[in-house]
Amino acid sequence: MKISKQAASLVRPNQFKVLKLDSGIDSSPTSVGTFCSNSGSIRKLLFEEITKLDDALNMFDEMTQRQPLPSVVKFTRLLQAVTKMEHYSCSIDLFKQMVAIGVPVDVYTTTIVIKCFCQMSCTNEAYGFKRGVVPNVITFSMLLSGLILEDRILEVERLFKKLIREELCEPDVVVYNTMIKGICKFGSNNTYIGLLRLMDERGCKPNVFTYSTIIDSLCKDKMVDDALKLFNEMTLHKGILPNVVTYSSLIRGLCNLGRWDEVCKMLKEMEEKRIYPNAVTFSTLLNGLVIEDRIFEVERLFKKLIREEICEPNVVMYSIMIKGLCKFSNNDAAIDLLRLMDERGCKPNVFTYSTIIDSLCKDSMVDDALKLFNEMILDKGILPNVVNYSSLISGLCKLGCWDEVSKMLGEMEDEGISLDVPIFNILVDSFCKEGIVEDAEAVMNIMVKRGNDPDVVTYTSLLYRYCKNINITKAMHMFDEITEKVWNRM
DNA sequence: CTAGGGTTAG
Repeated sequence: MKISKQAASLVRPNQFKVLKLDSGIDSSPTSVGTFCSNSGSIRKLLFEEITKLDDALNMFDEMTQRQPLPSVVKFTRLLQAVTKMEHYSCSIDLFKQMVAIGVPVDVYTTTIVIKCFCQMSCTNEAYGFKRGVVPNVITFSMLLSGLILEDRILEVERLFKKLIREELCEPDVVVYNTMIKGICKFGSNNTYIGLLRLMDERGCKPNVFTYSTIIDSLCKDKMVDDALKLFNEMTLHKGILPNVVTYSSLIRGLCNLGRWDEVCKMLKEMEEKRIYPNAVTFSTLLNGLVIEDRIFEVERLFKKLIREEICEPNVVMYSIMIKGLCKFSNNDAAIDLLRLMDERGCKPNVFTYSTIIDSLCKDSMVDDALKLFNEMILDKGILPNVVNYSSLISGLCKLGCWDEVSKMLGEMEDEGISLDVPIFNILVDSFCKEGIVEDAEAVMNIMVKRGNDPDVVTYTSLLYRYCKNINITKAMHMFDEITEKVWNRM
């Protein structure tokens, strides 16, 4: 199947001009907010739920006109509301207006704005935003989690050490928990022990969040037995009561390993302790069943949740159900469910769409995938990310639509979506399969240059190709390179 | 009385 030019043109940024509306924004729930016609960037295309955000903005306007001005507390509440709606750049804007009209912003207000910058992966800008207020432990915890979000682990460590060394603030349990989360994200799985010790030395008691964070991380790395050990330490020795989060993490770890007997044991334990499973617990269970291809049980549980009104499915649950349907190549049913969730008032998100888009691409239905991709961006106002593009590019590569692939890559650049290791790997692998080894090697060189270290997937694609080409010299050379790398890590 | 900590996709 050759992708039609028409479908490809649908994703070109200049197509968005079609959507430019008259300046009057109507009352429909999704309207185009701002639109910058000369840049043509998706990021400028802010679709938003006008109703709620508009309410907040109107209230803000009204507040700014009052004489005397309302207290900073009232403004802060509003700022927090907008932030909770995840309109981060909007919050920043409001903050700037507050400063301009002379609202005496304080550490509370500033911390919210710093959070906004951090959430937008602009931690650097957050840094310079202290504006004369003295940052406190909460401000620093926000900065730390911002750095963690951006994978800047070295700076996380540096800042944390600085806090203690220069006595900028005494880390509290939340800061330690944040640090543990960061260390678990990058370090080997035992590095958390050092932080637990430090907490102990400095007289900060770990709480249920501390243990849940570690347990969660261990479960993610399939080290469920270690997690269970820690669970015992927490409950039996430290006397910390587990909560639904702790149990959900353990259940997830056990589900992923197919240890269903123990899952049932956990559920029974929860019942005894009157800790009620919530939406996260149920989505964990559904996901576990989907992983094991137990599609009928998935359906049964899902229907039971709705019928007995145990839990109204949320976007994560629907997304998991859709994943289940896609796994069985039932793309049509998946799309039906996508429509149904929307009707039931549950908005699909980028995960939901990317599941179906990926499945369509894997089934070589890239045209349909592109249609959905456009629906996601244009109708739903959801910003695409690197995962969406990787599915589409992978599908296009498989079909040999190289022009469309480069078009997509250009589009990503326009949108400021940077390539990551998995998408580089798709390109390397595709070039290898196509027999254009030079291009594959060129991509790998770019990876190295950009600091996206080639991984086992990258090397496997190339090694396989070298062997197939009977290019033993190159294969051996690469093998040496890998060996050296492994030694350096140890 | 206003700021910080768990689930889903390549």
